[in-house]
Amino acid sequence: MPIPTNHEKPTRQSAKETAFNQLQQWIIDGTLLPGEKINDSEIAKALGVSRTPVRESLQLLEAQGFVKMFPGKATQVTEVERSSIKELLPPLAALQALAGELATQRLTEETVTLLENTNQRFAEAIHSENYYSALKIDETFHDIIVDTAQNKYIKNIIEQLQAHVRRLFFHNSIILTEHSIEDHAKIIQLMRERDIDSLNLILKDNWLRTIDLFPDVR
Amino acid sequence: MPIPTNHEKPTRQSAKETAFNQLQQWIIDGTLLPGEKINDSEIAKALGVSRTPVRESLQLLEAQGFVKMFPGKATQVTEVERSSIKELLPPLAALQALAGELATQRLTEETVTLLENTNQRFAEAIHSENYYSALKIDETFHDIIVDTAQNKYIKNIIEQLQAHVRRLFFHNSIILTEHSIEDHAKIIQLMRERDIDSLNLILKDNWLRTIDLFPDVR
DNA sequence: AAACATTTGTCCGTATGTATA
DNA sequence: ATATACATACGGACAAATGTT
Repeated sequence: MPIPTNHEKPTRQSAKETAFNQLQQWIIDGTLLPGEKINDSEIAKALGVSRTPVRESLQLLEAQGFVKMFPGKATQVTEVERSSIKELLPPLAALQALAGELATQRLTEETVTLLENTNQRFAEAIHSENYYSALKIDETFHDIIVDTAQNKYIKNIIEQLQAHVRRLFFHNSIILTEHSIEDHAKIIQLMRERDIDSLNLILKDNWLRTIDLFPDVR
Repeated sequence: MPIPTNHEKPTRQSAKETAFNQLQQWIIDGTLLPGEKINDSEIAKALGVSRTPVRESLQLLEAQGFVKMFPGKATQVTEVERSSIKELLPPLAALQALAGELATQRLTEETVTLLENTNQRFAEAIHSENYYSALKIDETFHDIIVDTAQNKYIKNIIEQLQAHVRRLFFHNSIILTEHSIEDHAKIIQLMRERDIDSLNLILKDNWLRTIDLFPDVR
C-alpha cells in the first residue's frame, strides 16, 4: 500500500489550531449540541488555553457556518436541520461534477490506480460493516478527484460543504451502501474513457441521490 | 421606485467589522499591494483599534484567501495573478448557473421587473461610460438571481468568489461592455420561459467568457 | 554562534453592553 | 424600572519564536 507522503512539518500546532480542530470535531460529532450556547471562557478552560485562541477559532467556525455569533450577545452552535441537506447538496454536486470534469483532463494512470485501490478499501469497509470507516474512505475517494482537478478554489469550497454533510450524516446516523461501490467504479470508468458528459451526470447524480438517505425530506 | 427596506440595526459596527471591511477594501483596491507584508500593530494603529480585532479580521481574510498567514512568521497579502481568473471562473460559473436554475423555479413577476430595471440601469451606466458603476450594477443583477435561488450556501460561496473577481478586475482595469447588456436580456427571457437548459448554458458562458477580457491568459 | 530587535501568539484585566431578577 | 450579575469586545502586556547583526 502506498503510504501517503506526509509533508506536514512536525511543528506542534498552535493553541488556535488546537481549539479550532477540537471545536469543529465537537460540533460535528454532537458533543456540542445544535443550538447550544458557547461560553468562550468555559471552552478556554476545558481546552487549557486562553480565550483569545478560542475566539479566533470561533471566527472561522462562523465563516464556515458551524456557529452563529450575535455580537455582544452570544455565540451558539448552529442548528442541524435534516432539510438543510436539500440546500447543501446542489452546490456540492455541481462542484464535484466540475471537479470530475477538470480531473479527467489531468488524469494519469497512477491516479486511476489510486482511485481503484481506494474503492477497493471502500468496498471492504462496507462489507465488513465498518460504516464510519466507509464514510471516511468515501471522502478520500472524492478528495482524490478534487485534488487531481488542481483548483484551489474548488477544493476549498468542497471542503467546507463536505464538513457540513459530514455533520448531517453523523447526527442522523446515515450510512453508505453497496450501491456507492458501483457508483465509484462507474466514475472511474468514465474518467478513463474521457466521457465527460456521462461523468458529469453520474457525479451529480451520485451526490444528489444522497438526499434519498433522508426519506422524510422532500 | 421601491425603496429597499433597510432592516439593519443602527448598531455601530464593531471594531472587528471596521477592520475587516477596511482591510478587504484595501486589499481589493490595491492600497495593500499583493505580496505586501502585514504588520498587525501598524494596521491597528492606522485604524485606531487594538491588535485583537485586527487579528480576528485577518483570520477571516485568510479563510477567504485574501491573505496568507505563516504562523509565527508573518502575514502577507496574497498575490493577484491574472492567470488565477482561470481557476476562479469555472466554479463561479457553475454556481451562477445553478443559482439561475433554482431561481427560475421561484421566479415571480416582481423579480422579473426588478431584473429588467437593473439591466436598464446597467445599460445606462455602460452608455455613459461609467464603468465602475456598471461593474457594481452587474453584481447587483446577478445577486438578484442568487437571492431568488434562496440557497444560503450558494449565496455565501458566490460572495467569496465574487470578491476575488472584483479584485482581479480592479487590479487589471477590466471593464464590461455592451455585450453584457444583451446577455442579461437573454438571461431574463430564458428565466421567464423556464428554459432551464439554455439558461444554464448562457449563464455558464456569460461567466466563462469573462476570461476573454484577459487576452494574455490562455 | 550569540545576543539583539521585531513580531507574533497568548494571556488576562477592564469596560461596555446584555440578560435577569 | 432599577439594579445586579454576567458575557462579550477590546486593549495592553508578556512571552515565545523568528530573523538579524
